[in-house]
Amino acid sequence: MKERTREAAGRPPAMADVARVAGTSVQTVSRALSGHPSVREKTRAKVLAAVDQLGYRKNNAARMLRSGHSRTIGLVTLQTNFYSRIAVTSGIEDAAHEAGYAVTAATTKSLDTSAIEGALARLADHGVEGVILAVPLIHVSERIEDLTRSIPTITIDGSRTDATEVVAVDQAMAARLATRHLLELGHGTVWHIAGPSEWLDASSRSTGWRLTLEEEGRTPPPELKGDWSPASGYANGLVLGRIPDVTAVFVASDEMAFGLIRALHELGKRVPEDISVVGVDDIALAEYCSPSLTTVAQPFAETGALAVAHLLRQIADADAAPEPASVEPRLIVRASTAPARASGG
Amino acid sequence: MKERTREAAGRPPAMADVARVAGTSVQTVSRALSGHPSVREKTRAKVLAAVDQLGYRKNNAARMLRSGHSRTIGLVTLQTNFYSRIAVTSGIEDAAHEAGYAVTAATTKSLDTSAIEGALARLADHGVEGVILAVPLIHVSERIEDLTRSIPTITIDGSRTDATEVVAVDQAMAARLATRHLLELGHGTVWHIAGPSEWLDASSRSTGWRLTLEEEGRTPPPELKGDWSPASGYANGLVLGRIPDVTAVFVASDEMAFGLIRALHELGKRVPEDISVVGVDDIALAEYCSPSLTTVAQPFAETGALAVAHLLRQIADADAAPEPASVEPRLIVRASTAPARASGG
DNA sequence: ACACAGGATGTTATCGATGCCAATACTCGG
DNA sequence: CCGAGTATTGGCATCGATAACATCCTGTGT
Repeated sequence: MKERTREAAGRPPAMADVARVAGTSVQTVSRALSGHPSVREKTRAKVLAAVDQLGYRKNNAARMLRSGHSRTIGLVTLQTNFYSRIAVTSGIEDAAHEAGYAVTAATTKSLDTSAIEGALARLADHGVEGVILAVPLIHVSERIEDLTRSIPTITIDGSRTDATEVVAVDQAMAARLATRHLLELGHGTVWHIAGPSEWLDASSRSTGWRLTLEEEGRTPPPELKGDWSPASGYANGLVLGRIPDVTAVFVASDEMAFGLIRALHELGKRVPEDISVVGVDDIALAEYCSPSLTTVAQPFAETGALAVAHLLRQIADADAAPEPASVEPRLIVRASTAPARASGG
Repeated sequence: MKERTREAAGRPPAMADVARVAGTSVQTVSRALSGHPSVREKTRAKVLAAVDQLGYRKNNAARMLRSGHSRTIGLVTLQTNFYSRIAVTSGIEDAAHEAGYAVTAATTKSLDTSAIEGALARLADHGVEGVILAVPLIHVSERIEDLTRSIPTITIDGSRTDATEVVAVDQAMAARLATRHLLELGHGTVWHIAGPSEWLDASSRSTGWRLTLEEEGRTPPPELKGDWSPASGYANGLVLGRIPDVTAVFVASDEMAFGLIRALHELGKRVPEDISVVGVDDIALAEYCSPSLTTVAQPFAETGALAVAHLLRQIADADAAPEPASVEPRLIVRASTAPARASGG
């Protein structure tokens, strides 16, 4: 029925085959294909013709074995469907591809040290030249230190080891933008539903929120905590909605924000008339669910691209000093925030 | 400041180093590590001890060069943030990892034949043993045929080439569940906002919808078309909301459904009182946006796992006959659908 | 005690590309 | 027209693991 006939010869052509057809040595073929300067134009043409004729493609395994360069980077992510974690990967793959690198993914189900060690080890086994860690490192084990020391590593929104460079969105700024926006609308204070404290971005937002309030001379109310899921936003909303003087909430993610809004709704509170809500991420639905959500957009694609750029720089020059980099978030005002009503008015 | 000291020796230990420490030959080490039966327990222990002591890890490039097995599979996806495309990858990575395989991702920005060829070629270059194509193949070029013939390939929700096995969610069934649900609620007919017709799952849903209506003796109304994005759902909603007798809409994705609902809202139509809406996917927010969305849940994780299982079977036995497989979707009734009001009542 | 089956281990060649060094072909100045 | 000097090119060893084949042990039956 179906025949998996590989090549006529039984196996794909090797460089030697190309050399034979082109009438040169393998060495010349190698040089011609890797753009070495001292190959005569005419020779290069002959080689390319042979390559074309045979449908030759370089064997990456052989190249890698010999040269140590796999042209592959690894990506460690937590296996969730939370929007933000997914959005960066797209930017990463894009930038990597642009630079001629492939991306091998290793997802972990938990944030256990051992799970992350496992993911790193798997990537190392597959010969990646560098790794992008898009998970928060709760606890940096010795083994992780070892692995990140032996392979160039970039952490996104994470804590750093002494061998790890960090690329991050300025989450404190995100929190500041959101909190200030609400204060400027005249709200007396701003409540906060944070993400899990193991996540550095969650705790940065939390700190940013707290500091902004303090700068403005307000006492931060107690912080609530979610797990990024809409359900956890909802659960927190059932609590928050019962506290009389809550008029403004900054939520650490859009998905939680919509969960919150639904809970408030069920408790008879209107958004934004009674309570204003700001999220973070600017997911695709932020504009289209009701009410459309005021949120802080994160430049996910740029973050990914920046991480790749830094990683490649570090792969190219292992001694390059780590330079923390960050990108700026942006407030997008929509319909979930409104001026505070004059109290008692 | 930071020293990228690799190993003390200057380079990672090789199998020969292990053999030296264990006092055996490399071959025995190889056998011990790949679970070959005829290795004495005592010898295996010595080898494992040496491995442990040296922190040895197999060099995948070398193994691959010699044996042709990279223990890596490739995944081609379209670079979008549309929920469904993302959700399967998580199932794929999980199942692959379970089986000891790594996943290398190649995203394409467009569905051009050449873009897909490029993605496949990149994966082939990196020595993947098989490929999962999670993009619709609009036009199967000769080159794609070649590539899929030389590498085991599974297509998810896509059209098949003569060398490609297909794993799919039964999209016709999804459409049937949604449409029938609406008809059972007493709606005279059901409108449909479809996804891009290049996507096989979109057109399967469209056909399923049309057939169900015809089976029930209704004439299908004209079909509207979106591009999976919330914005396109919104745009279609602005049209649909102006047609007087529309009371039920089946939308090909949740994100478009929420766009539709927002447009209807703005036109003064209430969901579900005036118009019932059913989506597809069951995204995390489906339950938490207002109104919570009646939708057809797709078993994304299983789909991914199934694709991997089939692919590995095919890798193991290249002559195994392709067996199309499909998994069943499930209707989840929430608050966006309601019984039709007695017309004129 | 001897030969033999079969398990356990060692040897050698090999996968395909590339770094290093040697060898050849070509250029130009004198 | 020749030699120095450079532009091209080729030969060989090599990366690390494994397949195939060879060898060396055990234990066992008669």
